[in-house]
Amino acid sequence: MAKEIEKKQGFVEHITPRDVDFAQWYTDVILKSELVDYAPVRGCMVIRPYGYAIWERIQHELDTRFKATGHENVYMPMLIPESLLLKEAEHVEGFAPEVAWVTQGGNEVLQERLAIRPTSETIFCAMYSKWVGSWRDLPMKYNQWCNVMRWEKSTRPFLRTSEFLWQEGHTIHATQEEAQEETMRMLDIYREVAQTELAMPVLVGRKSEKEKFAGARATYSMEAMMQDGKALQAGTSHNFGTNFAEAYNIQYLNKEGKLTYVHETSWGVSTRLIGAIIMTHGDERGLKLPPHIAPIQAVIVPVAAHKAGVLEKCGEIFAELAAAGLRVKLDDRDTLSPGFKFNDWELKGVPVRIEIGPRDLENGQCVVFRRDTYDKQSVALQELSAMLPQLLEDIQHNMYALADQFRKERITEVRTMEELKKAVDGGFAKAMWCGERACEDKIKEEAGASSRNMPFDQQPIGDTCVCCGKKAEKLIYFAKAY
RNA sequence: CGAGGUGUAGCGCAGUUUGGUAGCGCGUUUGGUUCGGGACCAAAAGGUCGCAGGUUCAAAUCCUGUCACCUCGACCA
Repeated sequence: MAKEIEKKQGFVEHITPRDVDFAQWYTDVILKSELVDYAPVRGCMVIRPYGYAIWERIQHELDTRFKATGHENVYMPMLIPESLLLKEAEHVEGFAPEVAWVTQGGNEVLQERLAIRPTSETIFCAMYSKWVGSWRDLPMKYNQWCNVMRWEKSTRPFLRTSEFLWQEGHTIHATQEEAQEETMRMLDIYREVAQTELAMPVLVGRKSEKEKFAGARATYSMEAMMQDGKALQAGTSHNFGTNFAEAYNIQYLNKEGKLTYVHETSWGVSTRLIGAIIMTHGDERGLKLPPHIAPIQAVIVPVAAHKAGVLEKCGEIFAELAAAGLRVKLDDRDTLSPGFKFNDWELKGVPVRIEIGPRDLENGQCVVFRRDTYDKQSVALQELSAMLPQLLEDIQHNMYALADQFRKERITEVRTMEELKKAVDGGFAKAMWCGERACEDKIKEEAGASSRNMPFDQQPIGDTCVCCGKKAEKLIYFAKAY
C-alpha cells in the first residue's frame, strides 16, 4: 500500500502517511531526516549528527536544571561485578533477563563475570557506602550521563534499543522526607522540561506496584501520548527508601551517634525523549521540532543563488541572526534547487525557513515560512532579527497547544470494561481502580492496556473499580504503551 | 521467546514459480543548461545475488543448514 503510493507520486523521499501505517511513518521519518541509522550490531542504533544535536539540546536543558538544584555530575564504570549486582534481590530479578555479560578478557575467561550496566544503582550504592560516614556528608546528589545496555527482545530506534544514552541521578538523604522531596523535585523538572522545552504535554503520577521499578519503594513517571494514542513513559523518578541502603550497607552516624541507613532516590530520562518528540509533533512532511530544542531554529534558503547579490545578502542575514543568538543555518549547497531544499528542511523539522531571492532583494524583504502552520509571510529584512524570537516562541507555544488539544480529545473517562477497551483503542482511559494486581492483569489481558500512573490530583470520577466493580481506591490511567 | 516477513549496486526494488550473459529507479561522478515548492540533457563508475554446504554441464533461481535484520505479540526507559 505505502509502496504503491510512493511509486505513484514518484517521490524518492516520500514518507508513509501516519494513518496508513504509523510505525512505518516513524521509521521513514527517523531514517530520512538522518537522525539515526541502524548499526551493524543487533538492536543498536547509530545516532547521527542531527539526532545527536537534539540530544545535546535536551542534555543542556536538563543538566542546567540539575546543577541549579545542587546536583553534581560523575562517571561510573560500565562494568559491574556479578556479586555486586546480586545484592538487592528484587532489583536483580527485575533486570536479570536483560543483562549482557562480559565473560572473557583477552584470552582469559574471567573468574567472575561482569555485567554491562543496565542501570547503575548497584555501583552507586557500592560507592556511597564507602563515601558516607557522617550525617554531615548528606545529602549526596550525583548524576551521570552515560550509556546503558539492556538485551531487549525487540528493538526500535530511540524507543527501545539494546544500548541507549541517558542520565541517571542517584541521591542519598538522611530522611525519608528529604528523599521524597527529591523524588518529586526531579519528576517536576522532567515535567517542566517536557512541557516548556519539548512542547510535550505529560501526565505525572505514581506507578502501580506492578509497574514500579524493580527495587523501588515508589516509582513516579511522566507519560506522554503519541499520535497513535499509545502511551510513552518519558521519564521516571524513584524513591528507594532504605531498600538499597540495607542491601548495600549504606549507613551513617546521625547526630545522636547512631548508625542509620540512608534514604535513596534515582531518576532518569533517555534518548527515548527524542522518539517522544518525533511521535508527538511529526507530520506528513516529517519531523517538526520545537524551537527550544531544534538544533537549527531557522534555515536561510537562497533562491536563484547565482544571481547578483543573493548569496551575499543571505550571508549578511545569516551573520546578523547568528549574532542575535539564533541557531541559524545558511543552505548554500549549489547543486540543489530551492524546492528540494524546502522539502529537505521541512523533513528535518526546522521551525522557520527564510527564503531570499532576487525579487526580495528588490523589495528589501524576505519570505518567512513557519513549519508548524505552513504559513508564509513577507518580512522586511531590517525587521527580521527583531521578529524571529517572538515567532519562534509562538511556534513553541502553538506546538504545545496542538499536542495538548490532541491529548485532551483522546483521554476518555470510563466506568466499564467495554468503555475502557474502546478508550484505549487510540487513546488513554481515565478510570477508577480497586488497587488490585488482578484487575491490572485482567485489563492487560482483555484490553491490551497497562496502567500508566495515578495522578497526584485524585479527583474521583466514581467509586467502583472499572474492572471488578468493588470499591475503588485510586484514579488511574490505562493505555496501550510503547 | 512465540507468529509472520525480508536479505540481489550506496538506497529502494524486479528477476526465483519454469536453472542458461546481473536488471530497473533514485543517488553518485564529469560536462553543460537551470533555480520563487522535490530541475533537465549527455556521458560514466558501481554487484563474489547474507553466509556455508549440496544437486547440476550450468544456481540469484532447486535442496540442506546457518546468520542477520524488520514487523506484530509477551518483557522493559
